[in-house]
Amino acid sequence: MADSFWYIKNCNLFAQLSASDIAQLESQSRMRTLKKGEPVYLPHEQADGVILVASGRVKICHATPDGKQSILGFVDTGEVFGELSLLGTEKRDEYVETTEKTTLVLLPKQALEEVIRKYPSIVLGVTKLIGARRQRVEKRLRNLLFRSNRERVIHLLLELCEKYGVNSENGIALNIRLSHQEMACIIGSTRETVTVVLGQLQKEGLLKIARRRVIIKNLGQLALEVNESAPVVKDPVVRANFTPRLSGYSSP
Amino acid sequence: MADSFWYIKNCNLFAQLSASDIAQLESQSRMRTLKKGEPVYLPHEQADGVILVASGRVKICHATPDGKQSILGFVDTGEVFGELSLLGTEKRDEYVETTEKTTLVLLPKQALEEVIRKYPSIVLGVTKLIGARRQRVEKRLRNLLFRSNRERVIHLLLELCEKYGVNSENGIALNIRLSHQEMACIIGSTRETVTVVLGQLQKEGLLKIARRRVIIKNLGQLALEVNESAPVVKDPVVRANFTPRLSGYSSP
DNA sequence: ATACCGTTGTAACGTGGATTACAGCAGGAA
DNA sequence: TTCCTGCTGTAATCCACGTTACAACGGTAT
Repeated sequence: MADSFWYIKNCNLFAQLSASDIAQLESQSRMRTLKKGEPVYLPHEQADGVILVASGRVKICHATPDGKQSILGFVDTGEVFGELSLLGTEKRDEYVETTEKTTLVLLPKQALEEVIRKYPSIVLGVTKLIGARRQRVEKRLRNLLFRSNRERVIHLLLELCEKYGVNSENGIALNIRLSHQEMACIIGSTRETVTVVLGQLQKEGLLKIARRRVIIKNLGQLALEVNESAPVVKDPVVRANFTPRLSGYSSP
Repeated sequence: MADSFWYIKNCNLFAQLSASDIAQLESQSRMRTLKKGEPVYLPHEQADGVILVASGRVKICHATPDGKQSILGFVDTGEVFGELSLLGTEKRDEYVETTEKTTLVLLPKQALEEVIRKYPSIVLGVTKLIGARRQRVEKRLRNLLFRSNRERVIHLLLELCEKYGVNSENGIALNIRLSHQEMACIIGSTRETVTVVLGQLQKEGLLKIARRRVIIKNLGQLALEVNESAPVVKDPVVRANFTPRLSGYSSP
């Protein structure tokens, strides 16, 4: 039943742990599976630990007093969130909810501190994680200040490309489904405006949307328009059980 | 000549170092004094080390391609910046300039790594610093998305209050001089709009501006308007060399 | 199939705030 | 002192975008 053992093992933050130490950590963790759209925790609810997304995806949100939701980011399978709780007790004012069926593993702060005592270099991993996310937020801030809505949408697309872009025959497919409303929540705009801008970009042949899936046709042009360099995009990974039948060998 | 010794000693990140270790670090550091408004480094210039503000103040900036400047934050006497360089080589795309006559101590990455090997707990301090700044940026982001210019200005004032506010007889004095242009650069607005909003707030009796100095008269009202809790403000500190003459003793 | 609900597309309208333009002011330099 | 330069205040104009309203579509549940 200890599925969470494997989930922890696959999180690269804990790659260096011995099997028995993982088991030890696992024994103190709790696992939960939530359906799409369920809250993980609410604002002011103190989750004193780090949460690992074993499968699925969650979004980190914040609601303004007048009811507008903003989305600070997504956390995908294999990633963790709530890592700032390791730094001491800070009231968090965001909430988290699943964007699809999701399994979570809650790693209590105290159990992690034990692990860190044994593997101090984990602190460095955590620091890098926090630093990387800080850079992301700073970049987001810069890309929103002074920018028109069209520019904001383009910046968002470029950002999504980095994390979710996959080369395909028609262009770059974004491996995440977002409603216009959600995009608006990320860039601080409205649903209608996002619809219009995406329509324009589509008409200009820069991208194509099919069944809530964005395909970017001309990444260079998009990047050029906001004076960014085009992000590097992953190539599609041939899954092990999908290896070509005719040849036993494939180029690496 | 080793003034930087004292500057390093006074930076609480290094409080735990022995005198000889400080001296060792100091011997590998370089000190520079810049006039007001001088650049510390430019975008894409790789400063591979952490910089300590020994005296004065710098601002972390970013310029959009169309020439608009945004200000990401200030770093004051006794604080450091560039700490993300410890996490590996990332191209930085911001630049830093002094806002007044400022003395800096450059602590090379390699020298710091030496110190960290000896005092591993410094990593925790660095992590906390990075985490705290990440939280600040996230808060900034939330306070700008979906907010009107009036709200943005108010959020800015509250934020400044936390760091620079000092109780005085007339209200809370902000211990930093900012031009309207600079405020606009922080909240992503224009100089004219900031002027108008500050004028309104002043007319409403919420604050007063005298010689580029902001005095907040009604912090509670301001905080209420944006649904924030009022920040805690420092009381004025009686400087050591200003202790009363009549008594040789002063309370700690 | 049918009903339903969340999502998308579009268009008219009003407005907050950027833009542009100037005039008065204060502080530093000569 | 006088000049000069950077900051502040104000007002007119214009437009991007939020708001409001509604229609059509598509996926999911019954």
